[in-house]
Amino acid sequence: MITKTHVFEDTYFPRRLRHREAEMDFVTNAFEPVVRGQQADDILIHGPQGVGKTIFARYALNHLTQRTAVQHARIGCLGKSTAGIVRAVLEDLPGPDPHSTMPREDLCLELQERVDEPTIVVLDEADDLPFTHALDRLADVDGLSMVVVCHDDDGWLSHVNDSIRHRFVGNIVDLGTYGVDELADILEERRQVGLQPGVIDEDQLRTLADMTAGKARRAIFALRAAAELAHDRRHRQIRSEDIDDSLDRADQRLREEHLASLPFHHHVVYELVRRHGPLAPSELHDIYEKTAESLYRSTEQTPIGERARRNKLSKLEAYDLIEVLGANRHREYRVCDRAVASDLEIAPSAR
DNA sequence: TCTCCACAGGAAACGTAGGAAT
DNA sequence: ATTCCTACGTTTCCTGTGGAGA
Repeated sequence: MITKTHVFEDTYFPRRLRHREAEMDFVTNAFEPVVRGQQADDILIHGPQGVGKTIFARYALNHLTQRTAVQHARIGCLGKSTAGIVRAVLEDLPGPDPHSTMPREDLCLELQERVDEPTIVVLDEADDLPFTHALDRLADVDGLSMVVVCHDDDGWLSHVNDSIRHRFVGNIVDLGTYGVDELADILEERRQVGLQPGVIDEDQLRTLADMTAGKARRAIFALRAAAELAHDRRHRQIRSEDIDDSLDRADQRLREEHLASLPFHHHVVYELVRRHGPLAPSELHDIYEKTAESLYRSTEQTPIGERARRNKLSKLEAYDLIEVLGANRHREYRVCDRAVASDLEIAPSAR
């Protein structure tokens, strides 16, 4: 039923970016100075999860590089320190990569030397960027323009200093959720490229678009899931029950991808919450300490302390893998989907 | 109203891995 | 081979918040 799996993956780059024409025109204008050999305006792109911010930024950059040769870098900022971000930019620009222990100051000087023409740096997943010094360091580089991609523009701007905020005033692109018709249109394109003809009709695509509340990524994952379910159930076409069940499978796949991208300690904490939750913080720490020895036996890692575990929990919550119920002393951690399990080997933990 | 307690999260100190310099 | 230096993850210490109970 599915003829091209990659069409439904995050890495797929569609030939046309639909229903973002006004936003793309705005960004094209902001990039216009580069065509004349000048520094482009900085841009802040924001919108909820799964509305296509990353692909929009990629598309905008691609559109520009087709018109004119421009030095550019595109980096994911999630979890990176100031030095890590500056290093990633250097690695993406032409020239030799910096060595892994190059001091932060040297990295910044190297970047200032390397940027000798208008350069655009896309900073994806930049929500935590204001908590590093990377923005100031990048702003110090003449000719370097920043394209920041984040979820919440107000929150982001409230955490940066005045001079950085000033650079983005009037250059904010709001990527909202799609309307049902718009999203159905996007799904139709994926259907044409990735599915056998005739397995899903227009009304069903609209239903999927409606179910996923305008979130393109979720809708595309759901379309794939519906096709997989229909195939598993030996249906010749996608039926309404396949559509009904597609969202759970799509969400499960999204969460599995998030979990797989995290390191070992996160998996341990997640698995404890999954196996024993809902858990109060003190219960979680209790189980962790009682079972740490067996949990870590098969690895070279060593158990971590409470404070570090809290950081792992925050990350798991940000990745929509666990949720926090209640507040203060009534807090409880619970996994969002019990069916999403770590694929790392983590020993069973007796309570 | 006051004190105690549970909890989150910021800041600085610390330990370690790994590359560069000698 | 050894020493030095740096980044990065973790630990330690601390503050702020808010509910429970006297």
